[in-house]
Amino acid sequence: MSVAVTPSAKSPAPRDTQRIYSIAELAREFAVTPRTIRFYEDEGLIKPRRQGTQRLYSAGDRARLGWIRRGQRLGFKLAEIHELLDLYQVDRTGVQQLRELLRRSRSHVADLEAKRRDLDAQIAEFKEVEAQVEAELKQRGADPESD
Amino acid sequence: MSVAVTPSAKSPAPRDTQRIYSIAELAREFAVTPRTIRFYEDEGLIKPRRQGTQRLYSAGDRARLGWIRRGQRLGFKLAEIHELLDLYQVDRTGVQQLRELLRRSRSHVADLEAKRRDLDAQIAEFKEVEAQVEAELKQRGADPESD
DNA sequence: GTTAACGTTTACGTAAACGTCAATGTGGGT
DNA sequence: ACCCACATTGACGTTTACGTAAACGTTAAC
Repeated sequence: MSVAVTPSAKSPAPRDTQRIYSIAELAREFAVTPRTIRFYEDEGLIKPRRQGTQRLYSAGDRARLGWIRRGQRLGFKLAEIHELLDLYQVDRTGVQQLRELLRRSRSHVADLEAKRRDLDAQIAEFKEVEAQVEAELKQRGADPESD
Repeated sequence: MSVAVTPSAKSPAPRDTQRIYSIAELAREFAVTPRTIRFYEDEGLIKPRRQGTQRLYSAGDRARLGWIRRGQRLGFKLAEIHELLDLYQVDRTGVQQLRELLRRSRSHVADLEAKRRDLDAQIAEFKEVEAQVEAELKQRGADPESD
């Protein structure tokens, strides 16, 4: 099978595959500090190349960083994100390992779908609030769209 | 207008509206410890009645607790949840206040919808993993559904 | 040649959200 | 009268995810 080993939502322009990034550059792009990126490395989430003492980030590293950040936005702990990222790396040769991967993936998807139910419920509630407030403003002859 | 002041996703059986709950009872129901519930109170998120020194929780308190927990599952900080809960309580008499409420509500909904995009993207990725692993197992003549 | 902008490691500090005692009170059953 | 389950208020400890400062090296600009 041999699938992409590095996660990527939408391949980030195939010709930038060779680019390398400095820590400050990635920090800016993902709105974090260099400290944060080094911290992720301490936790084993990314392993950039080194040129002497300096870190050099590949397109793959960049993708992992994006993935980590998205995981965080979804409320996962770094340890959980670590495990999830590992799912892309695990040995897929044995049938038992494939089954285990399938099991974990399904379990995670179930988590995510539960989260989506929570999310949709909150969205519905606040849309309801909006509708009521808009109606009330209209009824008072005020334009809901002006500040 | 005068809408329900207490949030509730699906009114929790209208005749249990009078029930009162002990801290341990709510702790069990929401899978937290009493300590956690007291902590929420310290943070001003719930204000149960007291019978002497003991806390008595109403159906409204229970609903708030559920709301808090859902907010946490969605990755919001308690301080944010506090603000959001306040949106149900704020004075809706003035037009300016209605506008402000509308603004905040829309902003929050935008947050939630961004989160849903992240969520859907991750779900899609893992479903893709599942599909690939299932295909690989089938091709090897193994049943993906057996353990 | 020094200032500036970037990089490094080491180490201590911090905010959030509780956990974990300890000491104490209270109400019900036997 | 005694035990047990449950309640209370402090107060200190813990985990996670970094922030912040110190002390230092490297490259480029002026």
